[in-house]
Amino acid sequence: MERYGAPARKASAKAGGPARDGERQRGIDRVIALLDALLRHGSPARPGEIARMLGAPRSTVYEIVGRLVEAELLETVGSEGAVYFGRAMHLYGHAYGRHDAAWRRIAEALTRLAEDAGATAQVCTVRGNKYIVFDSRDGPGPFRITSAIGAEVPIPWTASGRLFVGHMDRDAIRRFIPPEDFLLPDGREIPVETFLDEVDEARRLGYAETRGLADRFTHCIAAPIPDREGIVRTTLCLVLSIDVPEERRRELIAMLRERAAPLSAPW
Amino acid sequence: MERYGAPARKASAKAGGPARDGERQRGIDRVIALLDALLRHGSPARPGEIARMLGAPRSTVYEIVGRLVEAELLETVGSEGAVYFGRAMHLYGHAYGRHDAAWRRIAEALTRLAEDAGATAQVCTVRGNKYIVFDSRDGPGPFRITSAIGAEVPIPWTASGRLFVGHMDRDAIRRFIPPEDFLLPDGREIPVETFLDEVDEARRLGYAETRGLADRFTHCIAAPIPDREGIVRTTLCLVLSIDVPEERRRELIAMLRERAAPLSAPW
DNA sequence: GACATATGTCCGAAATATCGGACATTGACA
DNA sequence: TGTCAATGTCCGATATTTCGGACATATGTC
Repeated sequence: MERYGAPARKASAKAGGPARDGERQRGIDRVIALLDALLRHGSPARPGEIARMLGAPRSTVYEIVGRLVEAELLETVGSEGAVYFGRAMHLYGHAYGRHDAAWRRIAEALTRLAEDAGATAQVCTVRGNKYIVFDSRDGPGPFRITSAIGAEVPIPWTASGRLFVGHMDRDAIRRFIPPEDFLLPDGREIPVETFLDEVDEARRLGYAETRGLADRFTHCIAAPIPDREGIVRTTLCLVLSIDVPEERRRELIAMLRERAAPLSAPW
Repeated sequence: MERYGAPARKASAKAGGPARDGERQRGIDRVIALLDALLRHGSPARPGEIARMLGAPRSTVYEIVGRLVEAELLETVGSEGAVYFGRAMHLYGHAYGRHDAAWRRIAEALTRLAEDAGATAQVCTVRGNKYIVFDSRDGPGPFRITSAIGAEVPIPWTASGRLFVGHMDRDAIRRFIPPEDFLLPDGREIPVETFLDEVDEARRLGYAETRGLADRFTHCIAAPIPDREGIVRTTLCLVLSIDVPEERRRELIAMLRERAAPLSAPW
């Protein structure tokens, strides 16, 4: 039995795709796109700016923003008319956290992992064709490597990314990841074939590692949390300083895999 | 200059009021009402149930729910078609937490307060004419008095409630709080005049206290965090076991007021 | 001072989303 | 087995909402 009628809107086939402009769009879709754009933007924006981001008419954006502010899904920030997420989002976010059973188990494991490993631990996930940090617990010590929760990062820049595409064949992966995402922030380029080999290796080993990739000072390790169908959409990660000795790293990899394994069990 | 055109929708004058049914409503308004209803409900609900809660046509609700699930603002829970808040809400909630400067200071103070007081500390706020816990840090020890974040509670049941209405005169308060809210969960009734006197006292003292009110075993103390206009919409609270000795309570009241005071400073 | 580029507001027209109602299923209960 | 109340889906009509464009102001640059 198929669930719900969401009648396959013509705009963007996959979630997150930019709305085609020039066409009249429904209010709900505008709201969804607006929230998404604000998250990508990562900081408050004014209605005019939002309109540009969405490719939407300003008049419409003003109308919708006003309504969302009234409902506290957004709130105005500063005196310049900029808006960002509002109080209601805090409550809805908490409600999600309390009731998603799978997520609750993962969140608990995350806290324990950060403590026991003495390092920053993160839960990562895919959104569209990008990687995002879904939640994070800072480790102790001076290495406070905090990537912003929700910020999108190209898949090839990350250890988790090597796990996310493990269920696709090489061609599918090539089609899935935009070519520009193989360009690292410092200008280096990851050869696509190298990346594909690393994906294979990660699948074989059951975990992934990257050294000094997205930035030069971190060593990341990631373990998969496959869903019911065996597809990896979520990972548990540790962000280590690059000078953590080999032996300690091996211990941590073992710990990470141990903690990740039971999280995928029944559901 | 007035901000934004939100043209004073005829439906509910104040936030949270139940939408008048029988009239065609805009999708955005349905979404807002739906999220609000889900939060009140406090657990997953099926589309039919939601339609009943909203007084909305089932066909509309199915359509909207489908779209929201697709956007991950909602997610299906279990195999019966029930839905609740989804992953995106977690991200939006986090984004709110990072960027609302006032809230960030309060959240930090909250964490420290819970640690230093060795008790459950909460930030409370008003939503419509009800009290809600906005965030909470559990104290150590066995007394894990966790009221659900976001759940609405009648104002007279709470210490914070006595601060929230401090800016209104007695008549306004009588009009603001629905009569049934003076009935406690165990059947006792708070005389309205008694409550009004306690509001006066709380305003005079600069804090509020309740003993064994909403439940028989807790002593709550609340300190105001007034906004720019001096209106108290937010409070910092401690939830104590009712047998905490008098002297310790006085210390904690002093601590609570000390921590709350600087949070209202500039904005 | 003139120019370019913002913001916030308002309006009428036209495309369309919401709605009511109908349908086939399913499950509970007696 | 028959009754009753659900669920999930589909459809056409019409009351609405989105949209484009225009306006008055504000800000910054040359």
